Amino acid sequence: MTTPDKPAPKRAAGRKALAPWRAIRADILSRIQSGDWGPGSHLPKEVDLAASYGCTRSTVSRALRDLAEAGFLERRRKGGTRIAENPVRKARLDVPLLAEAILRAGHTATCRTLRAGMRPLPAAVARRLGRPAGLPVFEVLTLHLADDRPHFLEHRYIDPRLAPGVEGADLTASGIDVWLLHNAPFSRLEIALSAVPARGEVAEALNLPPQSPCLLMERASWRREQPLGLLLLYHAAGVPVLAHL
Amino acid sequence: MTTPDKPAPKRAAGRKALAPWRAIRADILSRIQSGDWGPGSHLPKEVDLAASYGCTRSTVSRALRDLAEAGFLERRRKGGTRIAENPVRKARLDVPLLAEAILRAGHTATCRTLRAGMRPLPAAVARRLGRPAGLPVFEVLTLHLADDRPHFLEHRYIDPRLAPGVEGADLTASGIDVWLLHNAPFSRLEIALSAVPARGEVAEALNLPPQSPCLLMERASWRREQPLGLLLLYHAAGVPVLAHL
DNA sequence: CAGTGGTCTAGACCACTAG
DNA sequence: TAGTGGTCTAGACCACTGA
Repeated sequence: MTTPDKPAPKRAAGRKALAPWRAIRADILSRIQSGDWGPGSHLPKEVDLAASYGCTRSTVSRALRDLAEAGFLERRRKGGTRIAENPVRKARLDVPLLAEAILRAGHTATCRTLRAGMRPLPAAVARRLGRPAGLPVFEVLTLHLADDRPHFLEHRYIDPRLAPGVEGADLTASGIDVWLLHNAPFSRLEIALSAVPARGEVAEALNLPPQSPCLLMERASWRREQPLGLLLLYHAAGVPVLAHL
Repeated sequence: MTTPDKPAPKRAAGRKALAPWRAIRADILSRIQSGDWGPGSHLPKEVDLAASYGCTRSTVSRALRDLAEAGFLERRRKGGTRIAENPVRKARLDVPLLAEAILRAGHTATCRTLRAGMRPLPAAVARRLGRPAGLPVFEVLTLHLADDRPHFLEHRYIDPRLAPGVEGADLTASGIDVWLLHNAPFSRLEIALSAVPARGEVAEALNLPPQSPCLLMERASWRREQPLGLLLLYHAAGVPVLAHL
């Protein structure tokens, strides 16, 4: 882009020859952040931007789409492109396998199944999943250890009809999450984070004084439009969950 | 796609006429989730997929790129495309303006500035930001209320050199976050979530019993590659942060 | 070094929606 | 209803990387 007719040395010399659409994205982003374009203001339409950058509309479109997905821009068919008023910025939250999260932190990951078996779905969980209470579900309580010290506690309720065979899953080699990944992958995931006091078996398993703060991550998952199960994941206080923009 | 030579009625009749690349994405995803393609296995190369779907490589590419960004696939130039072994699924975490988060929940949003002024950067914050302790920074402590009840406590440290004019910002009309959005937008954001006990002024401001669990969201932001500031956001226990896949 | 994905072009049709 | 973005095609060159 920006080159007239010669073969173009693919980008003078400078850095690492950013791909054109990335360069355009960076340019527009810098204009937004420098204040050239304030929140709510309109950008030129794609065709005009393409002309000014000396490339095709597709290339500009790629850059704008990316910025829109990141939450910086809002686009509408006839309304054009504008700087987002309320930047509901979209941060990315990594959701790794449980053992992997520990390994990444540089620890040895092991886990111990504390309890596993069928039981009627508790009312509180039923409400969260939109399932009738009392439904027979498979429950697993697993303690994950980092370097042999309690790291987090995994408490799952799984609908066996959507995960045929869970009851016989081998939980000695790896966590139930690995089994689920291979045998009953979810298609939708909803995550809620909150802080709760450690109580009863949670406090005991994590070796925390009762009432001490615990980070609770609730993950409700769906499979084929149906509620597959609920995961309650308790982190000892202070273990952070990371996201980035 | 999948149409031979006739003009094509743009997609039989069924639903809402999904765009071709979306249809392809859905098809591949369903094949992954039905177990046709297990974790680690290879997908056909783009050209072959394009042929089998009866469309161009670009269209297939669009679908595969999207799945790769979502964490379902891993792609390499000569290595081809394969089902992700460890699906570090990427969930989206909404990061709205503070007042907006309250409004969305259907409450009236107001805020009260408890403290604002210059002070030396505390050591703990300095470490988190990679800045020398003692650096003069602007500190703001704001209580956000939902229907006049304490909802969350916002504690900010801002480097005034990267946000010229903060010291004189009008904090009566709207929160400091709105001011920052217009005057010193960040370019990078790192979020960490943890559970902490409510202590001192945090407990007092949120009207919580001391030591009760609090959800702490730390947001470190950068501007032009430099640390702009740190936000410590305390939610009363139980207020959830939502993400989705 | 050869194969695969990454990206760009030039052009086209279409869907949504603001005015 | 007209203007804008959303998407597709057909083809091309190039960058990265596995064998």
